[in-house]
Amino acid sequence: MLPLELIRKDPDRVRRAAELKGEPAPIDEILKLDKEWREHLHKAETIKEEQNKLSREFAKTRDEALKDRLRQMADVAKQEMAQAEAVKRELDDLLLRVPNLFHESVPIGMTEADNVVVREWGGKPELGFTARTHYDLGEALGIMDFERAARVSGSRFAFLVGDGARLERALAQFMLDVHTREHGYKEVMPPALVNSASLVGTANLPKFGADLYKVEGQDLWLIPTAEVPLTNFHREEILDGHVLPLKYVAYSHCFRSEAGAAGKDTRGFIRLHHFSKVELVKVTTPEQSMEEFEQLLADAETILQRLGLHYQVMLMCTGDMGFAQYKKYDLNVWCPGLDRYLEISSCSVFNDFQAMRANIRYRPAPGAPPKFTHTINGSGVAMRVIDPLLETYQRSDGMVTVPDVLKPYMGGIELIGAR
RNA sequence: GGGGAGGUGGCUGAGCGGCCGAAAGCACCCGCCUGCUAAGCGGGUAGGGGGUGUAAAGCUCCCUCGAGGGUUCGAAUCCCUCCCUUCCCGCCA
Repeated sequence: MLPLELIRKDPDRVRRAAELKGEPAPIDEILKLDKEWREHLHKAETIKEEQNKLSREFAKTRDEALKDRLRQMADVAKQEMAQAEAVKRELDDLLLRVPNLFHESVPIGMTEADNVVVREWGGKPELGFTARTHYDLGEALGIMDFERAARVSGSRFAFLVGDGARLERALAQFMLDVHTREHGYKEVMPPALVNSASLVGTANLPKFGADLYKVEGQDLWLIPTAEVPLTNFHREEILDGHVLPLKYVAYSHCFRSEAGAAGKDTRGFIRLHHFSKVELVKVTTPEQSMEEFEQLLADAETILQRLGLHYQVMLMCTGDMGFAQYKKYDLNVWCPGLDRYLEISSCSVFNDFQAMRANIRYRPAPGAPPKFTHTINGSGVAMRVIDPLLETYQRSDGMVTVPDVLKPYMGGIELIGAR
């Protein structure tokens, strides 16, 4: 969330940023409630001060008349405080609904048409035959099963079977190895269920609860991404400045209701209710965050490069970047069969927006007052990289070559579909 | 799930209803002393919020001893509910 102080001082800046993001921001209401809150608080505190003084006096004098007066003061103070708290609760809830500002390098725009391709790697592969989609290939090879998944679970679910399942395991292993051994991330196996405070911390709540699966009757939710448990790993902590930046990587399953996506991407291994990915999260100082963000993006790109997949780096415009992000890149990988780019990773920097919500702080130097950290995350990468992978490495006979970097993880298999 | 013990500052750990935002130790910071290192001496260091201040500093007040309620003029301390940790038993991959 944004500091209340900033909204007080420069409401127009916040309002403008929200508008450019296409997000409503209840600024006027916040300013009004802020004033009300402080009035009640001030009144309560003034009475409290007097009451505390007189109460100390009473301890000495035991004057019964004073006791009556004190009782009345306590009542009034309690009332004022209760009102202040009620207003503050309303205020806090509104504050959680104000979108983040954005970095000056973010292009202004409302739709994805205003996003900017900042670079490309590789080129579209020349297959020399008509490319098939990953779901055609996957079903024909018996490594993807959507029909049975629909029966067992419903639409937007998939089975990976045989070498398909093996491929997912190989990819996870490969990515984790690269990030832990070469990029310095610490591997984490996080819980897949988290409480609502954690979801507020990463800004999934209170606004986006409809996108999440909730456990009935309990304060537990299925994670939509490992970003949630990883970022909240240090919630309510004050870290030593010298441990920053902290870098975590987790392979996890992710669950999304896809409430707003009716009819979109219903075919294939694309927009599932349950999928998995490798997630990168960094906790940094404000000074480090933009550089660490670019590095995290590069770390994700490494994976795609080693897999030999053509991709572009897309800088998201204000209207397409989301509520909480300060700056965001998507990595879009070319899928010859689908004949389009598919988002395989999304990397974002949040400034202190999440850290304020999750109350993640650090002490810049011994004895110095704590400051909010910055947080960064990105997929490194999503397991649906399987789609461009199958489509890129397919052969005219319908079999799929295993990319070199995955061979050590595939138990000697070089060709999916052979025999 | 049943029973016991416990949650206090960056950490360890004391705490009588008012003299407690809190002893002591560790750690850290500043200074002094000592020809290195170590030791010694003195001082300092919780978080959040309001007001004042152009701002930093400062001053001042309020709140916070797991969370939320209650009793009381006054609660870390007494009562209730919840959460978490830990031990024993049960169940379990």
